Amino acid sequence: MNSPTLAVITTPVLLIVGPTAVGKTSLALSLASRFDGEIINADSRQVYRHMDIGTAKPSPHEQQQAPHHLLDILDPDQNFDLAKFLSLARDLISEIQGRERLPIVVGGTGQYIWALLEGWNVPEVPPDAEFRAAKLAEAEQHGPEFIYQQLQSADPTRAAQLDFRNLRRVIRALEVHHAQASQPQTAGQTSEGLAHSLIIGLTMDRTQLYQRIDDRLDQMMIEGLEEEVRALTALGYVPGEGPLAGPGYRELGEYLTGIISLDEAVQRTKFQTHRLVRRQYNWFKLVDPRIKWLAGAVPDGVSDLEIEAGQTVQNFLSDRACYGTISGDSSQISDDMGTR
RNA sequence: GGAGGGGUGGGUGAGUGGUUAAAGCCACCAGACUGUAAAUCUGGCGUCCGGAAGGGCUUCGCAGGUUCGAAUCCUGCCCCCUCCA
Repeated sequence: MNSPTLAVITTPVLLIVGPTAVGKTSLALSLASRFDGEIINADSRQVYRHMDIGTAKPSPHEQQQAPHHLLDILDPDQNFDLAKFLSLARDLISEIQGRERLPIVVGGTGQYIWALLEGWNVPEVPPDAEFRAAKLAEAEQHGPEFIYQQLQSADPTRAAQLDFRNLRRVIRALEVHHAQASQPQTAGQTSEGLAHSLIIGLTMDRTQLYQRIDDRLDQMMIEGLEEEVRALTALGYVPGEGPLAGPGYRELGEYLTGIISLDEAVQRTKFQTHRLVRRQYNWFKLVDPRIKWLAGAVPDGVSDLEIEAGQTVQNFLSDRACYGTISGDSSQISDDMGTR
């Protein structure tokens, strides 16, 4: 199936993280072409078709510069979540490594990134729409405390981790408990994470970033964001629901139904995107030693990047990639190799 | 020139004698997060001291006044808006 001398013992994965609009896409493209990489999207909204402008999805032209994955895989009324991301991304990483190419995970969805990296073991309880609707109705009747109390008696450990007002989380915890009453939901990290990875974080002065966001939205409007939302509506998707609850889609939807003016919609979208940035920095902390932060705009077409004093991406990759030099236990990886 | 309306914290906007450092919303800052995560939720947000409880100081156009007490009442001044000339 595979020759032992070609077995990949350790292969690196590159991750590019950071807030929206810092320039992750263009850095990813440079690195992909420099290091023979394939890009895996880790953005919860770019997975959707018909949502191109508003999600700042890489353009067709950009997508031609390197293989891209997890883009345009679903329609906006289909559900995408952490579990799906993990299973797809994990498979893709293996495949790409199998081709002896470099997987480059790029995205601003912190939960996805860390789950992948740390090997989170999410409870295998799929969403249950009926259950959720029922609990939501209960909460409306009796208030959030009522639901929270149910969780307190069902799974006190989990309850202690949640704010009683965060209905969505409380209901999910109950849902999990409901489905697997025998074993309470507990955080686990038993799956394999990414052992040999380099996380590059892109950051920028906050004020400057907000300015970039505002400018980029103005540009999106010129490029036809309003039309994009209209088209989505025409296809039967509802702004404000599902992935269309994100910045731009929700606000423009309110504009199209006459609730707010266009100017208002644009301004609100800018502000909402600023908020998004703040939340993203909660996942990607500047003090996190795992992330190699690069400040400011990274020039296009870099041939190599200095990650920290004396270390470059090139060094990192050659240090970690040990093709066929060690003959240890590589059974798991060999399986993946077989798929190529 | 005349008749009205109005000036409140970064913005908007409540508040018409004490329980008001002044609601709510926005902006901004910080945080939580293990199957919706660009979502959901929480805290902070005049200023100084304090770990905190709490305390001090300065705020509601400006200047005076009434009152035990004023963003709130009175007087004058400045500015803005609408309408009539």
